[in-house]
Amino acid sequence: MTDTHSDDVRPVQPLQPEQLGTYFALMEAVSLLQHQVEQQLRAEGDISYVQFQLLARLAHGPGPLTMTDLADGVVYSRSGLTYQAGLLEKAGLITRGPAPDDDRATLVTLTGAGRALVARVLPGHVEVSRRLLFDPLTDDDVRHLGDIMTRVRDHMRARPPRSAAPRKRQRS
Amino acid sequence: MTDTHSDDVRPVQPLQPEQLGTYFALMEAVSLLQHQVEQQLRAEGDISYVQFQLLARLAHGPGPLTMTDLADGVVYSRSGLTYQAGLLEKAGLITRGPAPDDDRATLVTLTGAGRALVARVLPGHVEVSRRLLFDPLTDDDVRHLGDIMTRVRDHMRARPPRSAAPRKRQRS
DNA sequence: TATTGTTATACTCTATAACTATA
DNA sequence: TATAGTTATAGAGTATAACAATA
Repeated sequence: MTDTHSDDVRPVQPLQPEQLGTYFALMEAVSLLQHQVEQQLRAEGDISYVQFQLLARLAHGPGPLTMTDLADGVVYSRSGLTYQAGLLEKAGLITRGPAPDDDRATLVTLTGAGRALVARVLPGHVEVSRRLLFDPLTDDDVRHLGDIMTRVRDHMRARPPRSAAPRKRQRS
Repeated sequence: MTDTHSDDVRPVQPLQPEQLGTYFALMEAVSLLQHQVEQQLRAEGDISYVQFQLLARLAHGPGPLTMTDLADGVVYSRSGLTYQAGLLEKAGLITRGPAPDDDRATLVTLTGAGRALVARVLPGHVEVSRRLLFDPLTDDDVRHLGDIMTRVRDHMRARPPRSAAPRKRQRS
């Protein structure tokens, strides 16, 4: 009954207790952090964390994004993004327009108000994360944590093909 | 001894770019992980992650918990917990009964079915976290991550008085 | 045929406030 | 008065499927 997986170099090791503890600590800490962050964003900008992510992604990048590119990793269904984009557009934070090179696509552009909102909310956002996340950490901790989570994120993003893509039955 | 740094003696430092990158990498990685984990729990046990947390907390501990203790850090409003407990009880996974030492409290007990469900779902859960979170990490990474997140979690849990306690601010 | 995006709809979940009962 | 829990209800958010238009 030894289920030795051959697709992995490691020995069987179903996950050491230490790993399970690490996993739960990670999930709980981030859950608490998320909750506080949501409070701050709602209080100071009247937006959700998802909406902040979408705006921040637009503010950080060089220009407009298509709906699909914008959704990537933030919203996990097409309709979910359309819903959020509708709210943001109604609030005057983004605009949606046609894409020159692909008539199917919609280009999402950050408005001045949208950019201003990000700028207005970011300091408090940063302050919350500093107080709750970084305060108990040394500089070395932060470096290591950044390195670890970047690797994990890239690892996860590499696995599924596309976030908003529906599961399609296609024989390769 | 939770704070390695002195209280607020730091210079202003609005948060270095490296910290901001670390923060976003953390949030995005955990968001992706959460989504995959929810899929697994829904598929194999037809429960949400919140419900899994409540069951796991009961399964891990030595006995029944009061509603408030059960909610701590998982659900952030009393009614939210009552709602989830109602679902779990209706599904036969927990029972609710009176508490001997405090007639206001409700003791939540895991049923056999509840314990069995946790046992049935845990392997797949562990497998997902192993594949998505631990695969790209070395043993040293895991150790450091566990240490970091434990410290962060304890730091955050120390701040608010009680999770399910409503914010009572007496305004005249 | 596949992909991009929207709409309609049903559903889950959360939070606020009012309420009861006990400490 | 404060705390533990429930209820009612409203609102936000998500996912599925059907749809139209374009590649």
